[in-house]
Amino acid sequence: MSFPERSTRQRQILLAALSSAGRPLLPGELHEIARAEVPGLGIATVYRNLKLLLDEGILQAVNLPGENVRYEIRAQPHHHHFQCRTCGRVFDIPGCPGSLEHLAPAGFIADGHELTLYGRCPDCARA
Amino acid sequence: MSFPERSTRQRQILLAALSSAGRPLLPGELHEIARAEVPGLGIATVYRNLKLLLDEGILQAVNLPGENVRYEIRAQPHHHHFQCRTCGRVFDIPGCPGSLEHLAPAGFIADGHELTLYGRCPDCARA
DNA sequence: TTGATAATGATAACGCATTATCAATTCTGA
DNA sequence: TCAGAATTGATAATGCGTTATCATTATCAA
Repeated sequence: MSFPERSTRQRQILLAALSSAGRPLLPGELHEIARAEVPGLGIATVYRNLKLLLDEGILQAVNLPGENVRYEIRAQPHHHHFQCRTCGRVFDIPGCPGSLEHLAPAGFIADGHELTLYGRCPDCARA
Repeated sequence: MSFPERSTRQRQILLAALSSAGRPLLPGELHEIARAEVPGLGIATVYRNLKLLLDEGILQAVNLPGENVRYEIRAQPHHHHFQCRTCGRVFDIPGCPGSLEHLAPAGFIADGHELTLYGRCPDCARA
């Protein structure tokens, strides 16, 4: 919740890109998308703002197996993700199958879970 | 399936450690465990044998969200994992909740999933 | 036992994502 | 409009997991 925050063109575009993407983005993906609006935008600025927005609670980190951290607008409280095996992009899955904690073997106390689906996104399913 | 494979003490111990651990191990964990038997064992040897055993299909890689790759003996065809929030260790969960692919939104074609449970392992639940 | 060679250990090197540095630029309140 | 401070861009530096290098050692078929 650091406050001396200025509204720079770069910051606006980064947030807008994350917002309109509607899916978790890698720093590199975000950089590329934002570059379309602000050609000179540097990768360091992407990381700086990502961290800043994360600290403010505006963004949340998304970790998938074997993948680098992605970031998305904090919206739905608990949901899962779908990764396309073809293009590698990650999408939100609205909803949760519910309690999966009962799968824990005896002696284990489960209090949470992460689920990732794999397959083809609409774009890649068509092709 | 490279064959000129010799039975070295190091290789024996590494396989034995993975086998008796009964859970996925990080290269570093494996190194530490194996060191107990072969004090001079180097980390490079751990990585070399991990890759070799993986190529031979004796081991399989285990990727969890935000974690480095772990390795375990290839046994159960499809199962999931439990990570302890306290000690960080990863354990196998026998069984699978079944098809979760139906959660995919319209337009998406899901053909697989990964599931990780979080909580406390028996050791840490006791403490 | 021996010779050919695979394997090892120590460590330098690498790849890659992320962060620090710093001069130049841009905001913003006064 | 202006000064002070935050922000940016370019890039060097960092951290860390993994791999390459190479001299030495161990394995194993003959």
